[in-house]
Amino acid sequence: MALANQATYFSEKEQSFDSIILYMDLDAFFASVEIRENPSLAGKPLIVGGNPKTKRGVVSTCSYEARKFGVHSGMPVSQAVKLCPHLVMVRGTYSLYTKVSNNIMGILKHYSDVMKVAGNDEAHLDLTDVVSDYEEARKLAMELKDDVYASEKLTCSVGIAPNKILAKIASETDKPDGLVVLKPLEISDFLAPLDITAIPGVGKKSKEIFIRNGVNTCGDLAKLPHQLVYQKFGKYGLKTWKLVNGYNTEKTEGKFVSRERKSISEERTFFHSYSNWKDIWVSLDSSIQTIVTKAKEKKMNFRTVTLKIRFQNFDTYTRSYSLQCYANSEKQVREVVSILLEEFSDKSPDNIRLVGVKISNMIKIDDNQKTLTQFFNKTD
DNA sequence: TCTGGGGTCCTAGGACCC
DNA sequence: TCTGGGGTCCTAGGACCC
Repeated sequence: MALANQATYFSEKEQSFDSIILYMDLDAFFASVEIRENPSLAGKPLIVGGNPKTKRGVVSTCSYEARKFGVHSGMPVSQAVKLCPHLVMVRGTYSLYTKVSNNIMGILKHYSDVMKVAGNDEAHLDLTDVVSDYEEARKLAMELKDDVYASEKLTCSVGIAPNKILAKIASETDKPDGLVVLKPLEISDFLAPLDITAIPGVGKKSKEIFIRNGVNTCGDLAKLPHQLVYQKFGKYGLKTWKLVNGYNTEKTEGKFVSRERKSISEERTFFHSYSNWKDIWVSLDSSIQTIVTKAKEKKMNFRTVTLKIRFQNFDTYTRSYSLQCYANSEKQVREVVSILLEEFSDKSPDNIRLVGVKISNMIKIDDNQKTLTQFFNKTD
């Protein structure tokens, strides 16, 4: 199909933008809370996460001063220390972060009933029914930022755009303490100069593939014919292509749909070698108990059990098994894990670095179903 | 550089069915 | 003797996000 036809290739609906979405992201959240609690940390390169004594683990969050040295979240602590020798490390006060996050989300709720919290430092608000235009949205965002700061002495970055993904991208372009408004007609021009990794979902691997094909910026991708994009980069590539060309790639359902949880898991890395399978099982049993308890709390049953095992050389395996009927007991999980673990029984337990268990293929037990189960149990 | 933990989504191959 | 095609489910691995 010729380039000229591309505009008509996708449905009208896909091109239409009829929402105003605000995205808020707390700046370097964990690190900022630590600095607030201990002002002597201000201005220093700070990381939260990892073990300060052993220098093991990874960076959870880092201050902007640390980012100047190339430190970023997910980076091994040992590497961060090499990049920035005078780095200050704190382990993190997670209960405090949760409390602060809850307070802030409570504030945000006043700005729109339609809200979606994504993690403890970010949220989307649907302002479509709250404001009449983007200028009004900007004013509201300024109030919101002031409110957050007045209440918690923390800054945030805000993006306003016609959908969630664009609002997020917009907010990322002005950090910290930024506010960016992106209107529908400005989208392609706004995205064009941005690095392709500005698109959420384009990470290290995808970037390599894009670069190999001459795509460095969003604008480079936008210029390619869409058939070529699909051929080279697949389904997700095409979706990204639509995004950078100003199409609305999000379903306009009006409200944010909250999705059911798909899986519950727990995994543990051993920071010292275990010498026998019994100790491995202590860890597995504890994980099984945790995840089954969570499933029960959420009133969900599950069919698939997955064992994850990682060796010292970082070779990682997953083995899963789907039960014929939905299950909900620790005993059932333990039996499956036991069978799945047999495959590794010839390995030395010293060599195991991590074990984990996941339950998935989940279903909500509604009240109706529950009474049915009770009925059958009684007649048994 | 020596790599945490909890998630989601995608891909690809194989089994099985009609 | 050389073997369709579509659909669905299961499993393993991997990219990515916060």
